[in-house]
Amino acid sequence: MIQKKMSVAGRLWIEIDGNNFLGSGRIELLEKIETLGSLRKAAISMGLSYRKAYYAIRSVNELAPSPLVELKQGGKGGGCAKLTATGRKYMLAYHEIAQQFVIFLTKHSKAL
Amino acid sequence: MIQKKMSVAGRLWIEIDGNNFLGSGRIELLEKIETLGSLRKAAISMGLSYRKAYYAIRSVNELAPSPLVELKQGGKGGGCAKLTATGRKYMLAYHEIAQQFVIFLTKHSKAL
DNA sequence: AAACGTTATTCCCTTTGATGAATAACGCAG
DNA sequence: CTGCGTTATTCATCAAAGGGAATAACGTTT
Repeated sequence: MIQKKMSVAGRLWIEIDGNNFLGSGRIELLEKIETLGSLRKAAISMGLSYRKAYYAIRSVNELAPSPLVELKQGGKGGGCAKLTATGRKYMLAYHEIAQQFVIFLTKHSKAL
Repeated sequence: MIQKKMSVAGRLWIEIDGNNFLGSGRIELLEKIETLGSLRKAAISMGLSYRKAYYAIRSVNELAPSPLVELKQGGKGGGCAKLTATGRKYMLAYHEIAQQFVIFLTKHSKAL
């Protein structure tokens, strides 16, 4: 095979005041939190260390005008993590853009 | 200022067989090479170490079906670096896509 | 043959990021 | 009031990336 496979690739994220706010990894984390109801379980399910996941969520919550994830410690089950309405809103917004981005990349890959 | 400035940002590159081939940094390096005619000067002008620049060009040349940069050692001036026709071709192709990407990002930033 | 400035390559050190372990804090259930 | 599983935080360690320095190789020019 002489002809090599060439394609256009990229990464996409949302910034707030120039700081990284939401990329694909953090979005996936939000999804897992919604499904599992626990930050620890969400992290493990992604092969992520709890600490990294925790700092990610902390950063997200601090950057945003209002928190995307509500964390509770203690209580039934030891604690829990839940998406807020804001969190679901940004998740949808990101998905929308990401979908357009895939189309963009595919289109320009074919034109190479 | 309560309202924070939110925007969509991203990075774009061309892959060959899944390997990083050309991103914005390498493209800038190609431009400097065309302008300066020297890999060392190009690297320095970007605040890049010569070694990193050299490995980048080496990787680019090895991945591509034919070299993008022609390096010559010895001779008048000690040596030189020149873009090939293939190099100019890919530089233009990348610029085209990058320009569309800027439009894409701007459009979706406004929609946030 | 000597000089010159670049390409080509190796070595070591620093720095940065990531990781795992360990532990405290918390609040409901029983 | 004890147990439980989670959130919250600190610490030491390890791997990977990056940079500077040093040096060889090269071929034209003088």
